[in-house]
Amino acid sequence: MHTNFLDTLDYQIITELQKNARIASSEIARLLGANERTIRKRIDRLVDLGAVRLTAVVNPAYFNYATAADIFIEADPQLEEDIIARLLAMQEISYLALGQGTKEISIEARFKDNGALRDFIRAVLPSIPGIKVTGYALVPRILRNIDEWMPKQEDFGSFSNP
Amino acid sequence: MHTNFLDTLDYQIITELQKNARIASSEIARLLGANERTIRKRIDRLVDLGAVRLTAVVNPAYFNYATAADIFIEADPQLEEDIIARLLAMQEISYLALGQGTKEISIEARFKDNGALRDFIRAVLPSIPGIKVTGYALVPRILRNIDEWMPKQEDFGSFSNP
DNA sequence: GCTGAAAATTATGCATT
DNA sequence: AATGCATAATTTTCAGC
Repeated sequence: MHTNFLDTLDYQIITELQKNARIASSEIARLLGANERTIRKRIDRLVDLGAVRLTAVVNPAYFNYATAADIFIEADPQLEEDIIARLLAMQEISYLALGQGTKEISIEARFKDNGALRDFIRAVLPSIPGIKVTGYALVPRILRNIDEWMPKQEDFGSFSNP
Repeated sequence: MHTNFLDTLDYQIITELQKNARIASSEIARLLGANERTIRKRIDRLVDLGAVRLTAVVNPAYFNYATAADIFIEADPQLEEDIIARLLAMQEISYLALGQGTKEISIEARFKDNGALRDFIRAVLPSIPGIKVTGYALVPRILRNIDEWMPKQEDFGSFSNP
């Protein structure tokens, strides 16, 4: 649990960086009416604290990955480590999360066409020992992505704005 | 379908930007043995083409969002638009994807504690007319995130490296 | 599409409040 | 923790290859 000493300014900075991570600190300063040095120090702090990561998010559609599947898996606890390692080695898998007991695994995988996707669910996954696919959904249209997520404003300590 | 004219250099640039989106173009140039101007033009092109987005990804754990749930929903087709709008308005929802017929909806939602999570699944979601939760998994540990995904090397046209 | 050189802008280190 | 200032580095502009 962190003592949260971030404030509205940090929130606004993150909002700008979310739009464009390479925006000049001085431009953020201009936009927010703050000092350039302050902005730069805040950005460094946000990154050092691990509050945000400044990164490049690849657009799968541009590379002709036209479809995706969200899949629930049940893993044999005895083979669990091996299963996770094998899944993490797969380039198709864009997201992998473990459930409470780690028996449940939730993944997202990306494919160029429905053929590849179906093959993955019907052949590739079942070929891994100890795996059971308990449910899945083909999700060709993603409306909100994880990298767009923001905490609530109130998660940033104090506020000058109403 | 794009004619893919990106090459290894673009792949390497994306790899660097993924580690740090604010790295100086001249430093990438140094690392990759290329010209600074070339790097900057490539970055601009990658962004203009929509191949990558340079952004700030917030770390939910830092803001005390300790747990998440991946949820499958079935939506009444007649109320579909309203349902999607209501879901997209929720700050908790970090990911929302539609299935083939859009009847299936797949979401991820984030919470500060399991109580809030359970309340969301047991009370908040069911209170929306036309929604049925068909499956869910609590996923406190995310091992790979969508923003870390990369296409295969061969998705970048030509290659100078073996 | 890549690179060079000068001008403009931005980032950094140090010091002050 | 925020800012001013001097210096270093980077980005931009305009050009030629």
